[in-house]
Amino acid sequence: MNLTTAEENYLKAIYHLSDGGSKSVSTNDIAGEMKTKPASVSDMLRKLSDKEVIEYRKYYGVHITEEGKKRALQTIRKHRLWEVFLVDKLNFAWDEVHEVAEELEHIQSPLLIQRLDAYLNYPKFDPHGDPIPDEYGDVRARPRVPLNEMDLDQTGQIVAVKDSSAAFLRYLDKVGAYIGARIKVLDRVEFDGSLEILVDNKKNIFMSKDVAGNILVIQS
Amino acid sequence: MNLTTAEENYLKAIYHLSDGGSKSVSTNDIAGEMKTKPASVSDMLRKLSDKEVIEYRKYYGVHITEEGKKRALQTIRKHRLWEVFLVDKLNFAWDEVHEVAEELEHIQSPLLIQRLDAYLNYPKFDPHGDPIPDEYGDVRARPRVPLNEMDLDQTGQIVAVKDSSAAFLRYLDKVGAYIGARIKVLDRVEFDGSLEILVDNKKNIFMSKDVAGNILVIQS
DNA sequence: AAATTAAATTAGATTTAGCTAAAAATATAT
DNA sequence: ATATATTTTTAGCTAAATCTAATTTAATTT
Repeated sequence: MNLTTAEENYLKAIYHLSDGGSKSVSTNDIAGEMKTKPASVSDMLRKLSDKEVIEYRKYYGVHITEEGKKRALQTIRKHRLWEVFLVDKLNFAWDEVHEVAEELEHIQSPLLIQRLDAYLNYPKFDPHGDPIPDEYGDVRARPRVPLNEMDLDQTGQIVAVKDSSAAFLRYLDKVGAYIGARIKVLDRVEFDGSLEILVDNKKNIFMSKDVAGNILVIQS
Repeated sequence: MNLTTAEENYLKAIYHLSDGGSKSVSTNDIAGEMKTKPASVSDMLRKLSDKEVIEYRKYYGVHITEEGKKRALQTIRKHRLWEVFLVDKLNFAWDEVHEVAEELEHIQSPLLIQRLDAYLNYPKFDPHGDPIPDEYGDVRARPRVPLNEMDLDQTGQIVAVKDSSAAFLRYLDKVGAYIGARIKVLDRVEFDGSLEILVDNKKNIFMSKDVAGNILVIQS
């Protein structure tokens, strides 16, 4: 059974909102994510349910099925491979690629994706640091390293913190080192191990080795 | 005014059927080309006429407007650039690319096409030897050279013959050197200037310098 | 437990792109 | 010039994907 472009987009949204299929997702949340109205979502859920990519109990939200997960991961794979292409080959900035990849991901040609993958040298992560599922939908989660263990000039993305006390989070927020921020290690002071970090390609911040040790990063 | 994917495809068909806008085109011919029914074509012609990309007098066929020509050429440009990408970068065979390019040509991103063009080194012809219009829709027709003037290992496509006598055409037909055939110069005998030619990547043929001089080729 | 609020669904329209069948206009042939 | 054939258009229907407005179901509050 084939999915239309709209169905593919809904399925991807459901996959993301459900954290890869673990949670159940509400109609309203999907409407928010898809920038559409709940009424439209209800219609679409019936269709997706007919095609057996979700399990749908009216008024009780949806669960993605194994088949649905596989389909969603294929779409995500295509999206992320195209993002790598746009950044690595066509010199797009990493924050310019999403919209175009959103269109490219719906091109139907398994051969194209296979060849593109090879051409890009089988990348495992997209320009945002998100993992690229393989042909079979397997995803290898990227190892997380404490920020203070990164090499000089290494780039990465903040994905989590070890110490989640309010004080620490408040500090991070203040300096702009939010979860999801793109960072680069600009300098390391040998004396105390403190770091100079570039955040989102625009803001330089300094932090102690201690602080950096509590920030988890995926490298890219 | 933006065109939908379907409208873009109809406009391209009209452009081709009208020989680049010089002839008027009938509803039936469009239906044939688009593999759809004349009734559907009538509907679409009304839409294209509303958007002022064609001039439409009921029962008397259509003419493409200047604006329509520009739009069609942009779509053709995108199609052919993607074909070059697929062949040059992803190692598709030149006869495998059409369907995929048919989808890729509808991706909406001027920046993407600009970057792709640069990445491919501003190609002037697609893998079938057809010219790629520039950003402004200008097309430079490819120069035709007699086959005997081609260099060793050069590839190209047969586009015309100088001598169109029945005997000559019968000979060409017999050896498989039809108009449109892809050829490659494999060897040249210094003694008499005769050539060994690979046709459509599968058949080796030999021909005298005289014969080759009567075959016009575009190089690729 | 009843009333209120929030969330989700249904009913009924709209738009796009297709279809079939019938009607109308144009072209051709006797 | 009338009849026939061909081409084209219109009318009316379907399916996908949206919308608004109304209704129904579930959750929350008092």
